[in-house]
Amino acid sequence: MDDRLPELGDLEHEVMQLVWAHGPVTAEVVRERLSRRLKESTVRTVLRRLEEKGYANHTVDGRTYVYHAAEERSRVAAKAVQRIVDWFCNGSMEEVLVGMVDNAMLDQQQLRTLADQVAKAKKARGVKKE
Amino acid sequence: MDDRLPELGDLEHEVMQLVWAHGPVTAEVVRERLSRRLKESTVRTVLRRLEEKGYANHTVDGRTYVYHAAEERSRVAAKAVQRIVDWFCNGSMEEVLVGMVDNAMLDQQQLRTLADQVAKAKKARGVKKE
DNA sequence: CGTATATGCGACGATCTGTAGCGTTACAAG
DNA sequence: CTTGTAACGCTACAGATCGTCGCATATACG
Repeated sequence: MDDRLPELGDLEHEVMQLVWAHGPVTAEVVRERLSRRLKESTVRTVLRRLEEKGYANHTVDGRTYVYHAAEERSRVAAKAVQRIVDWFCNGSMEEVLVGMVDNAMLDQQQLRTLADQVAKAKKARGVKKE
Repeated sequence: MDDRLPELGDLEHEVMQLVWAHGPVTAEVVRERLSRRLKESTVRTVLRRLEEKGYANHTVDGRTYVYHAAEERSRVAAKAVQRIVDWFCNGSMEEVLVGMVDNAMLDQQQLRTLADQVAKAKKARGVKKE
């Protein structure tokens, strides 16, 4: 439950965004949607590495590989944030949030609103889970 | 005001932690406090790179370089988090926080408490700043 | 069974990082 | 002024990543 996902390069990141955005996808689909025009083999290599790194899974449909995100985007982001917090602030999420407010990335009003939304979201999903 | 700080390697990170923890420091001091026993030149190289990357500054005292953190730890952490949020969730801090709650890294109670502490912290420092 | 197509594997160059040797410079003592 | 020494920066080098492919291979399908 504590698997540290390796970091992603720019291209890897762009590909993952596509996987998250457009449900399960094939290498071909990813290739078409990419900003840069790359060779098929390049896209497949990236997809494979993404799978090795634990960001994606694949199922086989006929002779075609269909890639799925292994974890929700928000979950991955949360883990990344957790990592930052541990690394820099010894796990003190508070210190980080203070830094954000300090940096004008966030204000208390916003924070409070977030707390409410989160509470609501949790309740909404708490029904069918846990 | 929007300078993206490059990422840090493990050693670089450990050194920065020392710089943040023990005020301005010299290469020698850093060397002594490091977990691993490294050569002076190694430490100096790391310090120099840290400066190139914008994490530290140095002043000269006699013939000795004294390194200072260029930015507060919490500020750097905040920027790192911001980066994550932009990268993965298109800037939606909310989505990330939801992910954290989902991942049991944080609960609404904690979030609310944080909002209060942050508000208090801001007020406290708002007096002498801005 | 042969052709087309989707895959994996191996590779190459560029960059980043950890780690250090070495030449250089400035200052104090002889 | 010459020289030993401390503190520096520069250059290097090996290992790990990442972006990018070319190419050998496997496998439906006609």
